[in-house]
Amino acid sequence: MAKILVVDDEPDAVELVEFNLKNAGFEVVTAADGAQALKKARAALPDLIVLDLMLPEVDGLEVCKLLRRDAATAGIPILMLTAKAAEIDRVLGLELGADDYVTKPFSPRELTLRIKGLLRRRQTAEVKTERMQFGELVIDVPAHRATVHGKAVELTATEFKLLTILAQRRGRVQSRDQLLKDVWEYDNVIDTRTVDTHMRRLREKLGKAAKHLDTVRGVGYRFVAG
Amino acid sequence: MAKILVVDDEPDAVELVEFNLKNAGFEVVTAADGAQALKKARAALPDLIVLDLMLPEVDGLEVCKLLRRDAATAGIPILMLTAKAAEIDRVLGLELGADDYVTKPFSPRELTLRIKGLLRRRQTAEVKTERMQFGELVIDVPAHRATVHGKAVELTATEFKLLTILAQRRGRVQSRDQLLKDVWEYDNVIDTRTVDTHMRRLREKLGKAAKHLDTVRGVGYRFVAG
DNA sequence: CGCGGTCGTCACCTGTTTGTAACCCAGCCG
DNA sequence: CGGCTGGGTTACAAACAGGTGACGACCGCG
Repeated sequence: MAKILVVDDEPDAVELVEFNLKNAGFEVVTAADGAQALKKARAALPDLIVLDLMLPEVDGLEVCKLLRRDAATAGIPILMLTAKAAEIDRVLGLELGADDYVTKPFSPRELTLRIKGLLRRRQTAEVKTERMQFGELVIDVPAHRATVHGKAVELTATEFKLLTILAQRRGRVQSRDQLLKDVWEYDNVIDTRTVDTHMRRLREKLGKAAKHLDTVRGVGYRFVAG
Repeated sequence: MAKILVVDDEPDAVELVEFNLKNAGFEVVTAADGAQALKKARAALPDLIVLDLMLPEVDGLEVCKLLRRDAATAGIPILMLTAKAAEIDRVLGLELGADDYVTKPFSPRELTLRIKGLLRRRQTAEVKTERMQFGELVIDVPAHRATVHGKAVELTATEFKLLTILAQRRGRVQSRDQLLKDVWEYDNVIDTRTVDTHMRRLREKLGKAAKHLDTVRGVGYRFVAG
């Protein structure tokens, strides 16, 4: 199930949200201030972040901006919590890259629904693609074939799976652990350079199209569409 | 190109969808309410219907049901538009026969992708499979006969079935498990080299025409038309 | 019962794939 | 500037997957 980072400075609020989300089957990570939020977001790479607008020291808007600026977290959807009903804050939040917002006080049910909606939007957007095209690079999943400029690229089964998963989650960084879990179906992983080696082989075979494969230092890899 | 019927009571929404679909190369017919939708669906026999869930008088679900009941329109794929994410469950749960859904607000790109996906699925599903020709190779299913350059190739029942299924799903890789299920009608399979052996025999008998049979290492086999 | 044909399974072999280790370089820190 | 961390690069042995040849079981038939 999805992992969600909840950021709020009031312990009561955190507890309420956490309780409800866990009840709804989500895995929950929490943070009490901006600095912690950034750190945990980077470390845990959650599927979604619930972010209170009013935070001590670094406020929610700032956190939002920073999350968006960091390559590792730029793609994670953010749901803003705000106590003020003022339109301005909402607009600002959305402009800064928040994907949705809920005003306090909120019903737990509504929050859960919003979160599910955000996750579903993302999921259906990524999973339903059988054939993906990014400029010169085409990935045809059912045919199990990748082409660059119309010319077939001979990929091994593992390379193809790695490329497909990265492309399906384009824009979001995938940690090595995540990739080992999803591509290799390893459960408990220690440390390995396996992913790196395969990325290299993939890049080699893709040639110029390897520009879609970004390394995010200290975190993992990311597929960029542009 | 495909003809699409767009049903929505809001002129703005219709216009937006119409514009984008025409841009994508589709022919577009529109209807503003349920009664009109039924009439136009019967008259124009579109390849796909985009149907808003919220319609005045007869609502989308009702239209959906009626379209399914009428033999003339029963087979047309329907893509539901819904404003509320919460209603998705209702649409799918009631099994009214909608084939896919998109929640408002949607990105035009997403809608177009979904439509293309539905049309492709349908197309591959209803490919005429009675007689197939790929260059020198002809597969005549009712006659249970395959010829290369007009000369009959003596295939056994299993070989013929294997060839037919691969050819019907040309372009898509079929795993060994899949083939065992569909050709051999095995339910639970452990490990077997049966498929490999039969592929070998098939290739032997087909001679030069065996070039259509691709091995995808680590995955399965694929029939290529070209 | 013997025969020819079909079919599933094995064992063997070969080229490919893959995980890992070792080494090296680049960016980041003080 | 110099050490350190993390990833790129190279190399290699082991594992693997699929092609191939062979064999025995089975079945229908004369």
